[in-house]
Amino acid sequence: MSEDQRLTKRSEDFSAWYNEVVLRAELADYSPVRGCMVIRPRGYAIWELMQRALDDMLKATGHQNAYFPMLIPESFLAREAEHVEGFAPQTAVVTRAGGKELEEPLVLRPTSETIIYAMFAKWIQSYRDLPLLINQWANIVRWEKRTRLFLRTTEFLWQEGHTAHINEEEAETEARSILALYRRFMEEWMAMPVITGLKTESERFAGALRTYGCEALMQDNKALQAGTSHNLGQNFAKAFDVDYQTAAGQMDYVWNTSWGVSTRLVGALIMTHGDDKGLVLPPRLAPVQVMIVPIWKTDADRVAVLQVSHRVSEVLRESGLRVEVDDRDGMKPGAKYYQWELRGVPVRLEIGPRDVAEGQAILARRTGGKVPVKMDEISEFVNETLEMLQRSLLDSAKSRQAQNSVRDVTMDQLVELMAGKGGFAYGGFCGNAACEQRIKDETKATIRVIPDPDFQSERKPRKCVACGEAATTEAVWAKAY
RNA sequence: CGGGGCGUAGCGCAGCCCGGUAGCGCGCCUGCUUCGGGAGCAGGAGGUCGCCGGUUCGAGUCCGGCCGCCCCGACCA
Repeated sequence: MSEDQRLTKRSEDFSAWYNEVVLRAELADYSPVRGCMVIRPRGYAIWELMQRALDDMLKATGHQNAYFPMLIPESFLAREAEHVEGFAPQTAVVTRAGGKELEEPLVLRPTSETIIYAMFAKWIQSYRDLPLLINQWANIVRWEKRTRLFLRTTEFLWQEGHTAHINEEEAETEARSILALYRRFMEEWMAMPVITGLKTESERFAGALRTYGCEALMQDNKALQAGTSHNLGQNFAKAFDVDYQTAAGQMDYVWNTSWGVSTRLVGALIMTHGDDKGLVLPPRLAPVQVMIVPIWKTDADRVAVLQVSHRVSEVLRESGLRVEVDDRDGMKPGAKYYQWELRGVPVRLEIGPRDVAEGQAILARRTGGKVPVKMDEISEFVNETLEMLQRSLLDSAKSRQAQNSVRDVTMDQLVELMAGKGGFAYGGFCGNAACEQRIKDETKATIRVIPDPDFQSERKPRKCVACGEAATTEAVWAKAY
């Protein structure tokens, strides 16, 4: 019976494990429409916590929220040549509405650059209107061929920031500082280390001058692009006539950036911290941080234990924590333990008659270990434990990433690595697209980023992994989601 | 879009080869006993066997077609 209830082990079949965690922890479910997903309350609560944290960070850096419509005239996409080429195959188009054919088809936004810059063109007249820093929380539709819960679905939720600046330097600073902001969010909130850097030409966003990315290494040693930030240059400004009068009285086009993270981050969280018992949530993003499980035999025990449990819950809530009491009848404590472990709750407090008598509770950490805690120290102790868990999740994810990163690889090593265990492979790159393609063909690995200084190897690789000519830069390869 | 797998109760599956009253485990409902790591007993509810057609006295089972989902590859946040 308990055999049935066990998850597939990560080592047996990582994909099966991932799907089981998502479904059984009730984060999401499949929808009647192929490729779409329903985000269930337990999953949506995680996204809401992510949203709140990111929204605060973006507002603190001067960005304002707005909302632009989901339906975009098809002709808008076409105005920026590279952009339309990149997105046309993925768009869903409304051709019929109100009982008749539309004069112009409407695209369900695959991203909002076109509609937003069309509006920017109306709103920006003078250099005094710049910079314009806009963010929106929205849904997006991209007709993906192969979908996976949270990681790639036909419709998903995200935030997309769109900014307009007076010159290239300002736009570049914006794109880079958002990348840094994402990194900070991923490390401090998700406890997920990433490497940041520049995307190569082949992975650049359609219509951008430069694309930057945050890449995280999942437990199956595949990389997941967790966030992107683009310096769009003046491409969209020119396509949509976003011009303004400079201080000197000349007309000039603005410089734009756009950047986003999506509900994919929920998938990243699962694949970064989850274990064979299920979901493991970092405390700062756990919808329930502490689950109190009362234990009783007799009715008298039951009354006393529940009373203490609710009082502890109140005390912890007053200290700012998200706490619940699992007072369900007819389910044994052990069964509750397994269930909340599957659902990723960081800390569990077990309170039984013996604990009530001794003025204590048993604290169980999701990552392992039980310890008795005196009632009069419980608030402080639980808070400290949660902070410790948050730190230790980041630490162990960091060391896993470090252990699965190889520096200064040769072509042979790269081939062997990607055929075997995978991971991040750092090596020299000549900058030639042909070399990038050849490596992709031979290893199925792609360049995830040209790493930022924080992530570069101490000894710079001298030669290109593929051709052996002088390297112009270091690159990080991995098989990617 | 190619390769593989699977569609039978909410979930996981058996039954199909060899046609003859649709089953098992978990879950669910009721009651009693339980409760410190996935409870026990008793009773009960729940199915157009993915869809359409064919063969047959009779199809979950045989034949033909279609659809859907999952996994692996080519394309992507």
